[in-house]
Amino acid sequence: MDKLATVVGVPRYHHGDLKPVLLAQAELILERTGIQALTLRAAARAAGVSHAAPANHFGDLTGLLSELAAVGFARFSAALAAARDAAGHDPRDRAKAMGRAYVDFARTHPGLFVLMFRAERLDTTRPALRDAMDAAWQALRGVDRAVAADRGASLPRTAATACWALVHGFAMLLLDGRLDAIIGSLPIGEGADALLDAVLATTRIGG
Amino acid sequence: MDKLATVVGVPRYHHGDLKPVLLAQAELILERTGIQALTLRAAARAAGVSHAAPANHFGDLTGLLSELAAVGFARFSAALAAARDAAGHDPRDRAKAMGRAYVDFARTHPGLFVLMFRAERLDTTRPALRDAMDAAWQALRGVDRAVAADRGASLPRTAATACWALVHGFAMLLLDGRLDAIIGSLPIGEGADALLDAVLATTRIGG
DNA sequence: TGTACATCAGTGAACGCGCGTTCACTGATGTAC
DNA sequence: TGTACATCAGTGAACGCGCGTTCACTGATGTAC
Repeated sequence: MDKLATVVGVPRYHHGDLKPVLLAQAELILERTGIQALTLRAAARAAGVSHAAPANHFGDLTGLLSELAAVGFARFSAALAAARDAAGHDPRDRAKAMGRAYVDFARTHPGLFVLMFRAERLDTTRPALRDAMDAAWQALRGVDRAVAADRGASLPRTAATACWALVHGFAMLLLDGRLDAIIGSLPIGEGADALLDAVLATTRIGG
Repeated sequence: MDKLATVVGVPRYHHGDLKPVLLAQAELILERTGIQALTLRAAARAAGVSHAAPANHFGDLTGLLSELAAVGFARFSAALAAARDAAGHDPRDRAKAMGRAYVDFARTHPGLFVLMFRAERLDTTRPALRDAMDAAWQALRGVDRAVAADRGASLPRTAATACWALVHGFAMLLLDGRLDAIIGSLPIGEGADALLDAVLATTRIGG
């Protein structure tokens, strides 16, 4: 009954599934209009619900942003893990695949990526966000191990930090349009992917 | 007379030097409270002037932010050039010195750095900002040449992009507190500087 | 199976806030003659 | 050197806006008996 009503779209006093709907609409606003347009009222409007309703699920705007960032980190971890697992067993291949997945996530979810990494209005004491971030660091540490295995490095932490900084910086510069001129100067048909591959190929870390 | 009045602090109807004062106060607000607190009215308040006065000099908030970013880029270029010139003639030393200066600028001017690199509300068609950014790219291209000279690389553009991404990502992760755990695990007395040096030392680009 | 009742989730009006922007104004400056 | 006048820079009141938050309320749900 309830499910039917929801599916058919009959308006009901109790939405029944509002929290995920609010998160989905918030993500749409974030990606389409930017974080400055993401307010409690805007999310409520998009979900077709009164402006005071979100407070029941998120408390305040920081709560909504934090939960949304948690969703982002969960997807981010999954993307990194999937790329790693699909890359076979060579540590170098795995690290490169994760680097590509890292940048690819930033390109396909720019709003979410910036929300996740600019901690400004996030409450990292929220369990959902804390857990999701822990999982993401766990996934990233896969690079750490990969690099260490590859190099037998005495400084795996340092090498992994270098890898992280490299792909993170590339993603940020790309999102901010700072690499447009360079990408524009590449041979026709080559884009950000080609530049990233070239950057990864030209870079040797740990040796 | 006018100068005296200004120095002594006698309030005058015509401020006479309001634009730089507004920029300086805006920077203070940016670094102390964050970009979301930087409004035309807040800058006017800090400068002790009516809230409508800034419009005479900047038009709107985008204008103020763009002029402030221009100031930031000018200082940024100067810092990079100074580091390069102080580093002697070895291309590797020069590149490393510029990398350190890049991160150092981000650490000492975090608000400005983020304003400069997150284009969000900047109007890059403003001559002041456009010129300042051009000068900064010019300074950064010094790395390009340094790497090319060092490696005789066929892909200087790619190698320079890798350098840029590395230091930019390091700076961003540092500002966002993402490296705190790693820095905390370093030997006592070593901080972000040591980690950056290790990262730069462990990284070979172009080879 | 029914009934009473506590709890939960959403409503809609209201409040105060700081913002950008506009406006008529006014004091100061600089320039033409 | 003086005077008239245009222009510039800052004032302060006012406007509308969207925001977060609060509040009494109400409809729906679930649980105890």
